[in-house]
Amino acid sequence: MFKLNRMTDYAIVVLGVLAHRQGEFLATAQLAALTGLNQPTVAKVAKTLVAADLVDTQRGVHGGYRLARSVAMISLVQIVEAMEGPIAVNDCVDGAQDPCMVSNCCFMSRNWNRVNLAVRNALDDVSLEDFIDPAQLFTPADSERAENHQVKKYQVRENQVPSAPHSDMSS
Amino acid sequence: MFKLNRMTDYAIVVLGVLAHRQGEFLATAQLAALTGLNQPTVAKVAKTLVAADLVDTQRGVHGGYRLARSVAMISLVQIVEAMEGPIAVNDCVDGAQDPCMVSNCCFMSRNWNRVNLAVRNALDDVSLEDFIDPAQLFTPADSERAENHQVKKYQVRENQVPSAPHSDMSS
DNA sequence: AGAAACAGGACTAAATTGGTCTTGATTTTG
DNA sequence: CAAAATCAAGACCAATTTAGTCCTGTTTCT
Repeated sequence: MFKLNRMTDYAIVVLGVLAHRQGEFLATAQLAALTGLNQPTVAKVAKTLVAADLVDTQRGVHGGYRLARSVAMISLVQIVEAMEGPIAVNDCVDGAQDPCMVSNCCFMSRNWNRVNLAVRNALDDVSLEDFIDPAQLFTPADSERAENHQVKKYQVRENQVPSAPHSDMSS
Repeated sequence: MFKLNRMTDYAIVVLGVLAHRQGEFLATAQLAALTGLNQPTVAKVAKTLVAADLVDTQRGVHGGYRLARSVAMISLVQIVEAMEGPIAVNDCVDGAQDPCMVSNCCFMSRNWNRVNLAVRNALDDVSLEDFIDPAQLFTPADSERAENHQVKKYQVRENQVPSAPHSDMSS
């Protein structure tokens, strides 16, 4: 255990696709097709990423989402904190959402902060760049081909919802 | 987020008390009194700690639990893995309980393993010794006094169960 | 034999997370 | 300007996970 949420995985997948089309605005429907995720789920993830300033958004007919900055400038800790809130291994740590108020917590909190910082640094050490497969970086000219052949490439895990419209994505 | 389970907190509290009485077997009822936790909860935690060889147990009338080794030899990662299973930030990591089988996961898994190892090392860097307040280390002679005055010292958080028999522990 | 304690696991309730949907705002296009 | 496409915000329900309790059996001591 000590596992990241599924939504965080989704976020990385979505950001990965956006990275491959850097500069373009991709609509949630496109992102859904490219990732194999359901559109409402993509929408939810994308909104969260906007709130954290990791992606830019544009409304209207040709709207969608694109990375707010280069892949090297987006670290894993930013993605995780965008999706799950501040890293806090427990409530005794500085920045915890519902801070611990118990007497001897302050004594322990030095250690918890130490642990927390180390965990945070570990996540900060990895960037989105590390997570995208260089073999899949397309030039804009490749975009159409990519749309036909790279579909579902970044599928993370099966969506067990029986009514899911894409049940053939297990490759 | 990215938080440890409550049970893990409890485990640290229980181990902390055991550390203060190193060598003695303490029954779950005693541990419950000393920690402010409910006895059944202590029992559950203790059983898990036994399974992980962090504590020794003895049945029968004067039975109970005691640390299996010195506080310096018990690291936080051992406690966490005892309570929550192997550290695995996601299913792409070696040792994950339900390993990821998706195509490009293997590409990403190098990075996930790197992150995972760093997190694990962070937890390995802290020992139980770091978590016990030296000011509260009692000699056996102090035990009785401790029992009277140090009750609930290690309470981690309020037990929101309305029927909980100890609702006055918020100091 | 009886009392005190742990062992193992089933079970329920609470909390969290995941996923969908609805209503409204914004932008482009005809 | 009207219509279509898209995102925004948040409510909502279902699924999963976690927490906490309890029961039945075994071990150990007196």
